[in-house]
Amino acid sequence: MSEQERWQAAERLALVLTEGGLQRMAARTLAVFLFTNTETITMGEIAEHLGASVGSVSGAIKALLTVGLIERLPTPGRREHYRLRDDAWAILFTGQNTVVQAMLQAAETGIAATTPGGPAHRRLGDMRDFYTFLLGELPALLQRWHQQRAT
Amino acid sequence: MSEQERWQAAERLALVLTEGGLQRMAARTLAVFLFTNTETITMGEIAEHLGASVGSVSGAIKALLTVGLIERLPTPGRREHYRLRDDAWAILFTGQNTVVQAMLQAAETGIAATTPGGPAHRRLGDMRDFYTFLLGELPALLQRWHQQRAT
DNA sequence: GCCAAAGTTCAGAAATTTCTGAAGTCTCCG
DNA sequence: CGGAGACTTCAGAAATTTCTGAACTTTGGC
Repeated sequence: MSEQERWQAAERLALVLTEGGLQRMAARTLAVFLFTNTETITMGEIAEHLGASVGSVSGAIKALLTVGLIERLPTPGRREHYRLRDDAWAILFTGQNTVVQAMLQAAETGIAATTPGGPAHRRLGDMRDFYTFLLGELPALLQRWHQQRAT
Repeated sequence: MSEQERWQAAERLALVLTEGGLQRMAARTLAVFLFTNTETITMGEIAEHLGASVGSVSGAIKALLTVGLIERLPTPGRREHYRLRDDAWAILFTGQNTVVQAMLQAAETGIAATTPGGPAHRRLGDMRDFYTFLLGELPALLQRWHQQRAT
């Protein structure tokens, strides 16, 4: 349980997050939020920790704020403090919703641009059916999560 | 419903797929599979259609085969024929499973590398809980899809 | 108000990903 | 077998993404 091990684990997590679609710096920053043993953290601390420029960390923080994974705290002292939001993981997953919607939209555009009865039309119909189903299920799934969590 | 419109819609879909994590060429290739008005298609046709080299199409096909989105058909004539798999969308979604597993694994590694009672340990515990929940729900969700589809 | 610390932005450098073209391999037909 | 067409692979070019460093802006204390 050495320091070294801990930050190795953090970097490994960052890698997984990157594959999951986050930008590299945002992923590494998020990992710092997870693994740092204080309640809140400042930008300078993150930059020092990652050995990165404050510029890139600023960008990463902005991205994470936009997605809603972290929040800026009512600033106590001089510098801004940030922390991971409680429901960060649910939020990250919810982001999938917009991807699903985009897929559904794309399928419908395709259906409209395709002659009925042809193979393309049928395939796009299948696609629409699946994403319509998914779009219906995801909210219920998150609701089940919140329910379970409340206990 | 002109040809032009149709392929515009295809390229737009490719863009969405790219944002969803597919490589650019694989995404464009998949779009061709969706929008082409024949049951099967050959590599040369795809390359010509996309105005891309057969080399890149070969790579894209390989990737799509690996993920399981398309299949090589028992070759009728000389060239290989491919087609989109019936359950392509479910397969694409199932791929999320491995991402979820990787996240869960990363969380558990982090928990092991972190001192119990500290904020980091707690945060990683939350993360593990969420992804454990998700990993439990996804199979059931897909099962519901297959059930609904059977009707 | 003025200063200093903290944060933001952005142009260009660096790193990474992606694509092509050409050489190599495989397969099937004659 | 030999040849031709189809496919694969891979080194290097092209395009894109990502990061840095420095100039600029904002904020809060004095």
